[in-house]
Amino acid sequence: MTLQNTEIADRFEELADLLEIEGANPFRVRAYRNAAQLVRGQTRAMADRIEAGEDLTELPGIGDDLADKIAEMVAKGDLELLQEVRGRTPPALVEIMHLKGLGPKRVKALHEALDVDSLEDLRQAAEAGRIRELEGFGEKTEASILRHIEQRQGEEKRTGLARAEALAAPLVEALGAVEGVEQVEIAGSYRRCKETVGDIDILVRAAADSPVMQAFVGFEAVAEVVSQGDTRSTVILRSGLQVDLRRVDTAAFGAALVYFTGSRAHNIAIRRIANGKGYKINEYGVFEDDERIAGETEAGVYGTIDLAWIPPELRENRGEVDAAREGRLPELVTLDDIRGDLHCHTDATDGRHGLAEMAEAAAGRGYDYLAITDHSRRVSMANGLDPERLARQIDAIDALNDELDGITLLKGIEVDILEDGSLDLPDAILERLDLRVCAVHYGQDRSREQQTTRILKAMDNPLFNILAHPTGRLLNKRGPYPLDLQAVLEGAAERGCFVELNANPNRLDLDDDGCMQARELGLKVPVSTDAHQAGHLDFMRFGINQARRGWLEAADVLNTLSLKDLVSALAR
DNA sequence: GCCGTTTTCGGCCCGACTGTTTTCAGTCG
Repeated sequence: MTLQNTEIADRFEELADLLEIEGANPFRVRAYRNAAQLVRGQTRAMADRIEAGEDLTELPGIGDDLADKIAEMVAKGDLELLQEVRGRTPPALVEIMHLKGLGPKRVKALHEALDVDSLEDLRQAAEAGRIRELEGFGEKTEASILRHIEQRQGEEKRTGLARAEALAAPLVEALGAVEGVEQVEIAGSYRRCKETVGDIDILVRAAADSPVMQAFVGFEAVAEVVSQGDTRSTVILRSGLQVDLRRVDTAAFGAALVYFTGSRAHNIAIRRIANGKGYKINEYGVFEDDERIAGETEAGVYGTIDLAWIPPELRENRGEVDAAREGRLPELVTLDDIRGDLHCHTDATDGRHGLAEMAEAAAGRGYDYLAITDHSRRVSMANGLDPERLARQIDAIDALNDELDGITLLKGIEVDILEDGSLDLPDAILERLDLRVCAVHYGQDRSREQQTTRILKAMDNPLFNILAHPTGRLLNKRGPYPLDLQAVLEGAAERGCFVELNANPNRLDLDDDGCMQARELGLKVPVSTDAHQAGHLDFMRFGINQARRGWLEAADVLNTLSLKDLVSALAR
């Protein structure tokens, strides 16, 4: 049993968390965290690299020890050190440490002084008022712990699309290779490209005598078989993700794909139309009386009720059915429409690669331009740029542009919007840039009014071009800060500035609703990766997924413009 | 635990904020 990259990364992360609670050398902890991040970001499986005889220590941050540990996980599917650490430090403490306001030191104190080994222990200790008695804790901390436990329990556990993709890909590949399988498609919210998915629904087109079900439940990443039948099985992967597999005949494949892609609201809407025409739609086809009149393809199913085929990203019953009937479905933006990226970092701040490497990576993706937007000084932890360092970077970009062919680096900054709505760097240096991406990183706990006012005030500065990750949310980690997004979008439209769709799969901020709001205002949306290393430029596709869910066409996306048109669009 | 060559040890991003204190530890980003 070998582990996938995601699973290797998960184990390194858990190890880092547990060691941190134990008070291990913080740099050792960081080494494990770095390794987790690195492995998670690799497109090729560690197992493949090892099989090919590659030297893993050539990866940055991987030395002999970590290479051995990766090899151990690939070979044995397990990591002895992690088992050892779990034996002496309860794994549930990791969950506790992820509560806001609790870090390794406090978790250790809670564990040692109050025997807290689980969230439930913690809740009881807080309710009994025992936490406030501890040194370094007080009433406010105790109340905040209780509040965060409750918030957490209300949350539905969903998996980010990027992670779901990484977990599903090997399964899809394996199923495709099974005898008798003609086609494999992932349906459900995954196919609709929702930012997170609850589970994964896979459809295979195969004859009844295909051994696909046995292959599915026997897949190496399966931890538990929940149910197994001839046409449907459900398993839980080791990662905790639930996967349903359905086997469908060719004649019903399109109907099943529509049915299992959903959304539920979309399906109800199209079934209602079918009823009006005297038809019945189910997962086996479109039926007139008992005769199947469509079912093999999706287009055929939609066609029977006089609808154009609807892209899965739109199937949310948000107007797509009417649009399909009236022939005014949007021509959704695609990755090929993108001409450049307007937000990325370099090793001058918290990125991994230098200007030249980023330029090369962008050129390799066929882009015409890439904006370099490192952090400003306020973000000290990322080694943000002060005016002097930014001036040096400006000169370096000018020099590099003279050498580059086919790609232009734009001089930019991700400048912090300070608490009072001013920008973190003086206008004199900001004026020398091609564009300014402006962001809130600190002071996210302001009221809705304060936060909205702060951002609108920042936009009053004519040097303000693009608001980065507008709500600050981190999927599954942190909700959006309170903000009147409609007012911010209107403010941007009035002033000639823009609001970003951050394509990082943990952000995807704007969300799909925000994109729709922007589109109604005629406000072009920049889709930007916020890349912190060259490979992150590939996050673009997650941003495009989200933009498509928000009904955006190429003309609605700022970075589909040519360099010349982009420059005029940015001018205020 | 990784890295580098003024290396085989000693450094590795650090300032703001919160809640706890009454000068600061812990957490966050």
